[in-house]
Amino acid sequence: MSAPALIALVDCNNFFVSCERVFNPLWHDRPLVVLSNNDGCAVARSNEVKALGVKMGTPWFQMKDVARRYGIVGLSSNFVLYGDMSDRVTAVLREFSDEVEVYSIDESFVGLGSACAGAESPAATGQAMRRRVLQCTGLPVCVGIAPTKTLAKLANHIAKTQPHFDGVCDLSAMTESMLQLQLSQIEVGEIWGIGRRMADRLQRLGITTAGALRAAPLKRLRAGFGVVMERIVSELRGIPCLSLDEVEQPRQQLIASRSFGVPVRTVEELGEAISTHVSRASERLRRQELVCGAVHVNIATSRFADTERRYLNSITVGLPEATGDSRVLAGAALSGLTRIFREDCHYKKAGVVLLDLSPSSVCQHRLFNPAADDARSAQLMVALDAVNARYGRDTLRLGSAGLERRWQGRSENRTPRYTTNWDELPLARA
DNA sequence: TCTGGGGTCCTAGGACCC
DNA sequence: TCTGGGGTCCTAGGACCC
Repeated sequence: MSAPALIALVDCNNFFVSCERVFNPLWHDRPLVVLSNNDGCAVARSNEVKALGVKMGTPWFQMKDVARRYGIVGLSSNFVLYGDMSDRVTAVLREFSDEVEVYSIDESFVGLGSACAGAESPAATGQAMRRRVLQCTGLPVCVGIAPTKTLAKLANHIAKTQPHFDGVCDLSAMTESMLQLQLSQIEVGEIWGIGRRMADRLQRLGITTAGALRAAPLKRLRAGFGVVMERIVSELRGIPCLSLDEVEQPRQQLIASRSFGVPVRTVEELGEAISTHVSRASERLRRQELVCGAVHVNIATSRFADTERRYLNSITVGLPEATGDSRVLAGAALSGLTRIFREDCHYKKAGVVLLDLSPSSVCQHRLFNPAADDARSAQLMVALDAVNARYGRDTLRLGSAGLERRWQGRSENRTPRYTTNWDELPLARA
Protein backbone atom coordinates (compact mmCIF):
# COMPACT_ATOMS: atom_id res chain seq x y z
CA MET A 1 0.00 0.00 0.00
CA SER A 2 1.34 3.42 -0.85
CA ALA A 3 1.64 6.18 1.71
CA PRO A 4 -1.55 8.23 2.09
CA ALA A 5 -1.73 11.35 -0.04
CA LEU A 6 -0.83 14.52 1.80
CA ILE A 7 -3.17 17.40 2.45
CA ALA A 8 -2.11 21.03 2.89
CA LEU A 9 -4.18 23.52 4.82
CA VAL A 10 -3.48 27.00 3.50
CA ASP A 11 -4.76 29.66 5.88
CA CYS A 12 -4.48 33.42 5.50
CA ASN A 13 -2.96 35.22 8.47
CA ASN A 14 -5.37 37.66 10.16
CA PHE A 15 -7.34 37.58 6.92
CA PHE A 16 -9.63 40.64 7.14
CA VAL A 17 -6.86 42.78 8.61
CA SER A 18 -4.43 41.62 5.93
CA CYS A 19 -6.95 42.47 3.19
CA GLU A 20 -7.32 45.99 4.56
CA ARG A 21 -3.53 46.39 4.71
CA VAL A 22 -3.14 45.41 1.06
CA PHE A 23 -5.16 48.46 0.10
CA ASN A 24 -3.81 50.87 2.68
CA PRO A 25 -0.09 50.57 3.38
CA LEU A 26 -0.41 53.21 6.13
CA TRP A 27 -1.92 50.49 8.27
CA HIS A 28 0.99 48.10 7.95
CA ASP A 29 2.55 49.24 11.20
CA ARG A 30 -0.60 50.15 13.08
CA PRO A 31 -2.43 47.83 15.47
CA LEU A 32 -5.65 47.07 13.62
CA VAL A 33 -9.01 45.46 14.26
CA VAL A 34 -11.81 44.83 11.79
CA LEU A 35 -15.24 45.20 13.36
CA SER A 36 -18.45 43.26 12.83
CA ASN A 37 -21.73 44.66 11.60
CA ASN A 38 -22.73 47.95 13.22
CA ASP A 39 -19.07 48.13 14.33
CA GLY A 40 -20.13 45.93 17.23
CA CYS A 41 -17.12 43.78 18.04
CA ALA A 42 -13.73 42.69 16.77
CA VAL A 43 -13.85 39.93 14.16
CA ALA A 44 -10.19 40.18 13.11
CA ARG A 45 -7.11 41.41 14.93
CA SER A 46 -3.59 42.21 13.80
CA ASN A 47 -0.71 40.53 15.64
CA GLU A 48 -0.08 43.71 17.65
CA VAL A 49 -3.64 43.67 18.93
CA LYS A 50 -3.48 39.97 19.74
CA ALA A 51 -0.32 40.66 21.72
CA LEU A 52 -2.23 43.24 23.77
CA GLY A 53 -4.53 40.47 24.89
CA VAL A 54 -7.63 41.65 23.03
CA LYS A 55 -9.80 38.60 22.47
CA MET A 56 -11.76 37.68 19.36
CA GLY A 57 -15.29 39.06 19.64
CA THR A 58 -14.46 41.80 22.14
CA PRO A 59 -17.03 44.61 21.84
CA TRP A 60 -15.49 47.80 20.47
CA PHE A 61 -16.90 49.95 23.27
CA GLN A 62 -15.16 47.71 25.81
CA MET A 63 -11.75 48.13 24.19
CA LYS A 64 -11.98 51.89 23.61
CA ASP A 65 -9.55 52.63 26.46
CA VAL A 66 -6.97 50.15 25.23
CA ALA A 67 -7.50 51.43 21.69
CA ARG A 68 -6.79 55.01 22.73
CA ARG A 69 -3.74 54.08 24.72
CA TYR A 70 -2.13 51.97 22.00
CA GLY A 71 -3.51 53.69 18.91
CA ILE A 72 -5.56 50.74 17.72
CA VAL A 73 -7.43 51.51 14.50
CA GLY A 74 -10.93 50.03 14.25
CA LEU A 75 -12.23 49.48 10.73
CA SER A 76 -15.73 48.66 9.54
CA SER A 77 -15.82 45.34 7.71
CA ASN A 78 -16.02 45.10 3.93
CA PHE A 79 -17.13 41.59 3.09
CA VAL A 80 -17.40 42.19 -0.63
CA LEU A 81 -13.69 42.99 -0.67
CA TYR A 82 -12.80 39.97 1.48
CA GLY A 83 -14.83 37.66 -0.77
CA ASP A 84 -13.01 38.97 -3.81
CA MET A 85 -9.59 38.54 -2.18
CA SER A 86 -10.58 35.04 -1.13
CA ASP A 87 -11.39 34.13 -4.75
CA ARG A 88 -8.00 35.39 -5.84
CA VAL A 89 -6.21 33.22 -3.29
CA THR A 90 -8.22 30.20 -4.45
CA ALA A 91 -7.26 30.89 -8.05
CA VAL A 92 -3.57 30.88 -7.11
CA LEU A 93 -3.93 27.60 -5.21
CA ARG A 94 -5.55 26.00 -8.24
CA GLU A 95 -2.30 26.68 -10.13
CA PHE A 96 -0.74 24.11 -7.81
CA SER A 97 -3.44 21.44 -7.61
CA ASP A 98 -6.77 20.37 -9.05
CA GLU A 99 -7.86 19.25 -5.61
CA VAL A 100 -8.78 22.44 -3.79
CA GLU A 101 -11.54 22.49 -1.18
CA VAL A 102 -12.45 26.03 -0.18
CA TYR A 103 -13.23 25.47 3.47
CA SER A 104 -13.95 29.03 4.53
CA ILE A 105 -13.36 32.57 3.38
CA ASP A 106 -9.73 32.45 4.55
CA GLU A 107 -8.65 28.83 4.29
CA SER A 108 -8.51 25.98 1.81
CA PHE A 109 -7.47 22.35 1.89
CA VAL A 110 -5.24 21.43 -1.03
CA GLY A 111 -4.51 17.85 -2.13
CA LEU A 112 -0.78 17.58 -2.70
CA GLY A 113 -0.89 14.48 -4.93
CA SER A 114 -0.06 16.28 -8.14
CA ALA A 115 1.19 19.52 -6.60
CA CYS A 116 4.40 17.96 -5.30
CA ALA A 117 5.43 16.40 -8.58
CA GLY A 118 8.94 17.58 -9.36
CA ALA A 119 9.23 19.48 -6.07
CA GLU A 120 12.03 18.71 -3.70
CA SER A 121 9.65 18.10 -0.77
CA PRO A 122 6.07 18.82 0.34
CA ALA A 123 7.43 21.64 2.50
CA ALA A 124 9.12 23.16 -0.55
CA THR A 125 5.75 23.10 -2.32
CA GLY A 126 4.24 24.82 0.71
CA GLN A 127 6.86 27.55 0.53
CA ALA A 128 6.20 27.98 -3.18
CA MET A 129 2.48 28.43 -2.41
CA ARG A 130 3.26 31.08 0.19
CA ARG A 131 5.47 33.04 -2.17
CA ARG A 132 3.00 32.84 -5.04
CA VAL A 133 -0.03 33.88 -2.95
CA LEU A 134 1.92 36.80 -1.50
CA GLN A 135 3.13 37.84 -4.95
CA CYS A 136 -0.33 37.67 -6.57
CA THR A 137 -2.52 39.00 -3.75
CA GLY A 138 -0.28 40.64 -1.16
CA LEU A 139 -1.68 38.31 1.50
CA PRO A 140 0.51 36.35 3.93
CA VAL A 141 -0.49 32.70 4.44
CA CYS A 142 0.74 29.75 6.49
CA VAL A 143 0.71 26.15 5.31
CA GLY A 144 0.20 22.99 7.38
CA ILE A 145 0.88 19.62 5.75
CA ALA A 146 -0.17 16.18 6.99
CA PRO A 147 -1.92 12.97 5.90
CA THR A 148 -5.31 14.04 7.37
CA LYS A 149 -7.30 17.25 7.54
CA THR A 150 -7.26 17.34 11.34
CA LEU A 151 -3.48 16.95 11.46
CA ALA A 152 -3.09 19.52 8.67
CA LYS A 153 -5.02 22.00 10.84
CA LEU A 154 -2.65 21.33 13.74
CA ALA A 155 0.34 21.61 11.41
CA ASN A 156 -0.96 25.00 10.35
CA HIS A 157 -1.29 26.02 13.99
CA ILE A 158 2.34 25.05 14.54
CA ALA A 159 3.44 26.93 11.42
CA LYS A 160 1.66 30.04 12.69
CA THR A 161 2.91 29.93 16.28
CA GLN A 162 6.50 28.69 15.91
CA PRO A 163 8.50 31.16 13.81
CA HIS A 164 11.38 28.79 13.07
CA PHE A 165 9.07 26.83 10.76
CA ASP A 166 8.98 29.87 8.49
CA GLY A 167 5.25 29.54 7.82
CA VAL A 168 5.23 25.91 6.65
CA CYS A 169 5.00 22.83 8.87
CA ASP A 170 4.98 19.31 7.42
CA LEU A 171 4.04 16.79 10.11
CA SER A 172 4.56 13.88 7.74
CA ALA A 173 8.27 14.68 7.63
CA MET A 174 8.63 14.34 11.41
CA THR A 175 9.73 11.25 13.28
CA GLU A 176 7.14 9.69 15.57
CA SER A 177 8.89 11.08 18.65
CA MET A 178 9.10 14.59 17.21
CA LEU A 179 5.42 14.43 16.27
CA GLN A 180 4.42 13.25 19.72
CA LEU A 181 6.50 16.03 21.30
CA GLN A 182 4.78 18.67 19.15
CA LEU A 183 1.31 17.30 19.82
CA SER A 184 1.95 17.09 23.56
CA GLN A 185 2.54 20.84 23.57
CA ILE A 186 -0.81 21.69 22.01
CA GLU A 187 -3.85 22.08 24.23
CA VAL A 188 -6.67 19.68 23.46
CA GLY A 189 -9.05 22.59 22.80
CA GLU A 190 -6.91 23.66 19.84
CA ILE A 191 -7.87 20.55 17.89
CA TRP A 192 -10.29 21.10 15.03
CA GLY A 193 -13.68 19.84 16.20
CA ILE A 194 -12.95 20.07 19.94
CA GLY A 195 -14.82 23.06 21.29
CA ARG A 196 -15.04 24.43 24.80
CA ARG A 197 -17.49 21.86 26.12
CA MET A 198 -15.65 18.83 24.81
CA ALA A 199 -12.34 20.31 25.96
CA ASP A 200 -13.73 20.73 29.48
CA ARG A 201 -14.95 17.15 29.59
CA LEU A 202 -11.69 15.79 28.24
CA GLN A 203 -9.67 17.83 30.71
CA ARG A 204 -11.69 16.41 33.58
CA LEU A 205 -10.63 12.97 32.32
CA GLY A 206 -7.00 14.08 32.40
CA ILE A 207 -6.74 14.41 28.62
CA THR A 208 -5.30 17.88 28.27
CA THR A 209 -3.21 17.83 25.08
CA ALA A 210 -3.50 16.71 21.48
CA GLY A 211 -0.84 14.12 22.19
CA ALA A 212 -2.82 12.70 25.09
CA LEU A 213 -6.00 12.51 23.04
CA ARG A 214 -4.16 10.75 20.24
CA ALA A 215 -2.95 8.11 22.70
CA ALA A 216 -6.27 7.65 24.52
CA PRO A 217 -8.32 4.44 24.06
CA LEU A 218 -10.51 4.84 20.97
CA LYS A 219 -13.38 2.60 22.08
CA ARG A 220 -13.86 4.38 25.38
CA LEU A 221 -13.85 7.75 23.67
CA ARG A 222 -16.35 6.55 21.09
CA ALA A 223 -18.63 5.30 23.86
CA GLY A 224 -18.37 8.48 25.89
CA PHE A 225 -18.27 11.12 23.18
CA GLY A 226 -19.79 9.64 20.04
CA VAL A 227 -18.78 9.16 16.47
CA VAL A 228 -17.46 12.70 15.98
CA MET A 229 -14.77 12.15 18.61
CA GLU A 230 -13.90 8.76 17.14
CA ARG A 231 -13.22 10.40 13.80
CA ILE A 232 -11.12 13.15 15.35
CA VAL A 233 -8.91 10.67 17.20
CA SER A 234 -8.51 8.47 14.12
CA GLU A 235 -7.50 11.51 12.12
CA LEU A 236 -4.96 12.43 14.79
CA ARG A 237 -3.48 8.96 14.31
CA GLY A 238 -3.11 9.63 10.60
CA ILE A 239 -6.15 7.63 9.45
CA PRO A 240 -8.18 9.85 7.09
CA CYS A 241 -11.88 10.00 8.00
CA LEU A 242 -12.70 13.31 6.36
CA SER A 243 -12.35 13.40 2.61
CA LEU A 244 -11.32 16.32 0.48
CA ASP A 245 -14.48 17.77 -1.08
CA GLU A 246 -13.44 19.59 -4.18
CA VAL A 247 -16.99 20.11 -5.44
CA GLU A 248 -18.90 22.72 -3.53
CA GLN A 249 -22.23 21.40 -2.28
CA PRO A 250 -25.35 23.58 -2.47
CA ARG A 251 -26.34 25.18 0.82
CA GLN A 252 -28.89 23.44 2.98
CA GLN A 253 -29.96 26.63 4.64
CA LEU A 254 -29.41 30.30 4.14
CA ILE A 255 -29.74 32.77 6.97
CA ALA A 256 -30.25 36.51 6.91
CA SER A 257 -30.12 37.95 10.39
CA ARG A 258 -29.27 41.22 12.05
CA SER A 259 -29.37 42.71 15.48
CA PHE A 260 -31.31 45.94 15.55
CA GLY A 261 -29.24 49.00 16.33
CA VAL A 262 -32.18 50.60 18.10
CA PRO A 263 -35.08 49.07 20.02
CA VAL A 264 -37.98 47.95 17.90
CA ARG A 265 -41.25 48.99 19.45
CA THR A 266 -44.04 47.93 17.13
CA VAL A 267 -45.14 44.84 15.30
CA GLU A 268 -45.22 46.92 12.13
CA GLU A 269 -41.52 47.72 12.43
CA LEU A 270 -40.82 44.06 13.02
CA GLY A 271 -42.79 43.21 9.89
CA GLU A 272 -40.82 45.70 7.83
CA ALA A 273 -37.55 44.32 9.14
CA ILE A 274 -38.57 40.80 8.29
CA SER A 275 -39.46 41.87 4.74
CA THR A 276 -36.00 43.40 4.38
CA HIS A 277 -34.38 40.23 5.67
CA VAL A 278 -36.38 38.08 3.29
CA SER A 279 -35.44 40.24 0.35
CA ARG A 280 -31.73 40.04 1.19
CA ALA A 281 -32.00 36.28 1.63
CA SER A 282 -33.96 35.81 -1.62
CA GLU A 283 -31.33 37.71 -3.51
CA ARG A 284 -28.63 35.34 -2.31
CA LEU A 285 -30.97 32.42 -2.94
CA ARG A 286 -31.37 33.35 -6.61
CA ARG A 287 -27.69 34.10 -7.04
CA GLN A 288 -26.93 30.56 -5.87
CA GLU A 289 -29.63 29.23 -8.21
CA LEU A 290 -31.53 27.57 -5.37
CA VAL A 291 -35.12 27.52 -4.23
CA CYS A 292 -36.45 27.04 -0.73
CA GLY A 293 -39.17 24.85 0.68
CA ALA A 294 -39.77 26.44 4.05
CA VAL A 295 -39.27 29.72 5.80
CA HIS A 296 -38.30 29.96 9.43
CA VAL A 297 -38.81 33.16 11.40
CA ASN A 298 -37.16 33.71 14.73
CA ILE A 299 -37.47 36.78 16.94
CA ALA A 300 -35.68 37.38 20.20
CA THR A 301 -34.93 40.14 22.63
CA SER A 302 -31.33 41.19 23.05
CA ARG A 303 -29.15 38.57 24.70
CA PHE A 304 -27.62 41.33 26.78
CA ALA A 305 -30.77 43.10 27.89
CA ASP A 306 -30.63 43.48 31.62
CA THR A 307 -34.12 42.35 32.34
CA GLU A 308 -35.64 39.42 34.14
CA ARG A 309 -37.78 38.41 31.21
CA ARG A 310 -36.47 37.61 27.79
CA TYR A 311 -38.59 36.77 24.81
CA LEU A 312 -37.70 34.26 22.13
CA ASN A 313 -40.03 32.64 19.68
CA SER A 314 -39.87 31.08 16.27
CA ILE A 315 -41.99 29.40 13.66
CA THR A 316 -41.42 27.39 10.49
CA VAL A 317 -43.75 27.96 7.58
CA GLY A 318 -43.71 25.26 4.93
CA LEU A 319 -44.37 26.28 1.33
CA PRO A 320 -46.64 24.26 -0.97
CA GLU A 321 -44.03 24.54 -3.68
CA ALA A 322 -40.32 25.27 -3.47
CA THR A 323 -39.63 28.78 -4.74
CA GLY A 324 -37.20 31.66 -4.84
CA ASP A 325 -39.91 34.29 -5.35
CA SER A 326 -39.25 36.93 -2.73
CA ARG A 327 -42.91 38.01 -2.59
CA VAL A 328 -44.02 34.48 -1.79
CA LEU A 329 -41.27 34.10 0.79
CA ALA A 330 -42.04 37.45 2.38
CA GLY A 331 -45.69 36.48 2.55
CA ALA A 332 -44.81 33.22 4.27
CA ALA A 333 -42.47 34.93 6.72
CA LEU A 334 -45.05 37.58 7.60
CA SER A 335 -47.78 34.98 8.02
CA GLY A 336 -45.41 33.21 10.42
CA LEU A 337 -44.90 36.43 12.36
CA THR A 338 -48.65 36.98 12.48
CA ARG A 339 -49.14 33.47 13.71
CA ILE A 340 -46.63 33.94 16.49
CA PHE A 341 -48.56 36.97 17.62
CA ARG A 342 -52.01 35.54 17.05
CA GLU A 343 -51.27 32.69 19.38
CA ASP A 344 -50.64 35.09 22.17
CA CYS A 345 -53.73 35.98 24.14
CA HIS A 346 -52.37 39.32 25.24
CA TYR A 347 -51.91 40.42 21.67
CA LYS A 348 -55.47 39.41 20.87
CA LYS A 349 -56.77 41.44 23.77
CA ALA A 350 -54.63 44.51 23.31
CA GLY A 351 -54.76 44.63 19.53
CA VAL A 352 -51.31 46.15 19.35
CA VAL A 353 -48.20 45.03 21.16
CA LEU A 354 -45.40 47.43 21.85
CA LEU A 355 -42.08 45.78 22.51
CA ASP A 356 -40.12 47.92 24.89
CA LEU A 357 -37.08 45.74 24.43
CA SER A 358 -34.49 45.38 21.75
CA PRO A 359 -35.33 42.35 19.67
CA SER A 360 -33.24 40.78 17.00
CA SER A 361 -34.80 38.81 14.24
CA VAL A 362 -33.64 35.95 12.17
CA CYS A 363 -35.07 34.73 8.94
CA GLN A 364 -33.90 31.38 7.82
CA HIS A 365 -34.60 29.43 4.69
CA ARG A 366 -34.32 25.72 4.33
CA LEU A 367 -33.21 25.08 0.82
CA PHE A 368 -33.65 22.39 -1.75
CA ASN A 369 -31.49 21.91 -4.77
CA PRO A 370 -33.85 21.80 -7.76
CA ALA A 371 -31.37 19.55 -9.55
CA ALA A 372 -31.56 17.01 -6.73
CA ASP A 373 -34.31 14.59 -5.82
CA ASP A 374 -37.58 16.48 -6.23
CA ALA A 375 -39.68 13.81 -4.58
CA ARG A 376 -37.65 14.10 -1.42
CA SER A 377 -38.04 17.85 -1.39
CA ALA A 378 -41.76 17.59 -1.86
CA GLN A 379 -42.07 15.10 0.93
CA LEU A 380 -40.13 17.24 3.32
CA MET A 381 -42.16 20.30 2.47
CA VAL A 382 -45.42 18.51 2.99
CA ALA A 383 -44.09 17.16 6.23
CA LEU A 384 -43.25 20.64 7.44
CA ASP A 385 -46.72 21.79 6.56
CA ALA A 386 -48.23 18.82 8.29
CA VAL A 387 -46.27 19.44 11.45
CA ASN A 388 -47.39 23.01 11.69
CA ALA A 389 -51.01 22.16 10.97
CA ARG A 390 -51.05 19.36 13.52
CA TYR A 391 -49.36 20.98 16.43
CA GLY A 392 -49.91 24.66 16.00
CA ARG A 393 -48.93 26.52 19.09
CA ASP A 394 -47.83 23.39 20.89
CA THR A 395 -44.86 23.30 18.60
CA LEU A 396 -43.88 26.69 19.90
CA ARG A 397 -44.38 25.68 23.48
CA LEU A 398 -42.18 22.63 23.14
CA GLY A 399 -39.49 24.80 21.61
CA SER A 400 -39.57 27.33 24.37
CA ALA A 401 -39.41 24.68 27.08
CA GLY A 402 -36.24 23.31 25.53
CA LEU A 403 -34.67 26.74 25.39
CA GLU A 404 -35.57 27.34 28.97
CA ARG A 405 -33.77 24.19 30.03
CA ARG A 406 -30.79 25.12 27.95
CA TRP A 407 -30.58 28.58 29.42
CA GLN A 408 -30.86 27.34 32.98
CA GLY A 409 -28.21 24.73 32.33
CA ARG A 410 -25.75 27.36 31.20
CA SER A 411 -26.11 30.02 33.79
CA GLU A 412 -24.92 29.24 37.26
CA ASN A 413 -25.73 32.28 39.34
CA ARG A 414 -28.92 33.67 37.95
CA THR A 415 -31.56 31.94 35.93
CA PRO A 416 -33.51 34.45 33.91
CA ARG A 417 -35.80 32.50 31.67
CA TYR A 418 -37.18 32.91 28.26
CA THR A 419 -40.91 33.25 28.02
CA THR A 420 -43.28 32.96 25.11
CA ASN A 421 -46.05 34.51 27.14
CA TRP A 422 -46.52 38.17 26.38
CA ASP A 423 -48.26 38.70 29.69
CA GLU A 424 -44.96 38.15 31.43
CA LEU A 425 -43.19 40.82 29.41
CA PRO A 426 -42.78 44.42 30.53
CA LEU A 427 -44.75 45.84 27.64
CA ALA A 428 -45.80 49.37 26.95
CA ARG A 429 -49.49 49.41 26.09
CA ALA A 430 -50.90 51.15 23.07
C1' DT B 1 -25.38 54.22 24.33
C1' DC B 2 -22.62 50.60 21.99
C1' DT B 3 -22.14 43.21 22.62
C1' DG B 4 -21.65 39.62 14.62
C1' DG B 5 -23.49 36.84 11.12
C1' DG B 6 -23.24 33.17 9.03
C1' DG B 7 -22.95 27.72 8.52
C1' DT B 8 -22.57 22.12 9.42
C1' DC B 9 -23.38 17.53 11.48
C1' DC B 10 -25.04 14.20 15.08
C1' DT B 11 -28.31 12.27 18.39
C1' DA B 12 -32.22 11.51 21.44
C1' DG B 13 -36.73 10.92 21.56
C1' DG B 14 -41.58 11.28 19.92
C1' DA B 15 -45.07 10.05 16.40
C1' DC B 16 -46.49 6.69 13.69
C1' DC B 17 -46.76 2.19 11.38
C1' DC B 18 -46.96 -2.86 10.98
C1' DT C 1 -53.51 -6.77 36.36
C1' DC C 2 -51.87 -7.16 31.88
C1' DT C 3 -48.69 -3.39 29.05
C1' DG C 4 -44.39 -6.51 21.80
C1' DG C 5 -40.81 -5.16 19.17
C1' DG C 6 -38.85 -3.36 15.26
C1' DG C 7 -38.63 0.05 11.98
C1' DT C 8 -38.88 4.93 9.69
C1' DC C 9 -39.36 9.75 9.69
C1' DC C 10 -39.10 14.01 11.85
C1' DT C 11 -37.75 17.77 15.06
C1' DA C 12 -35.36 20.05 18.70
C1' DG C 13 -31.35 20.58 20.76
C1' DG C 14 -26.42 20.29 21.30
C1' DA C 15 -22.02 20.60 19.66
C1' DC C 16 -18.87 22.41 16.56
C1' DC C 17 -16.72 25.63 12.74
C1' DC C 18 -15.12 30.37 10.60
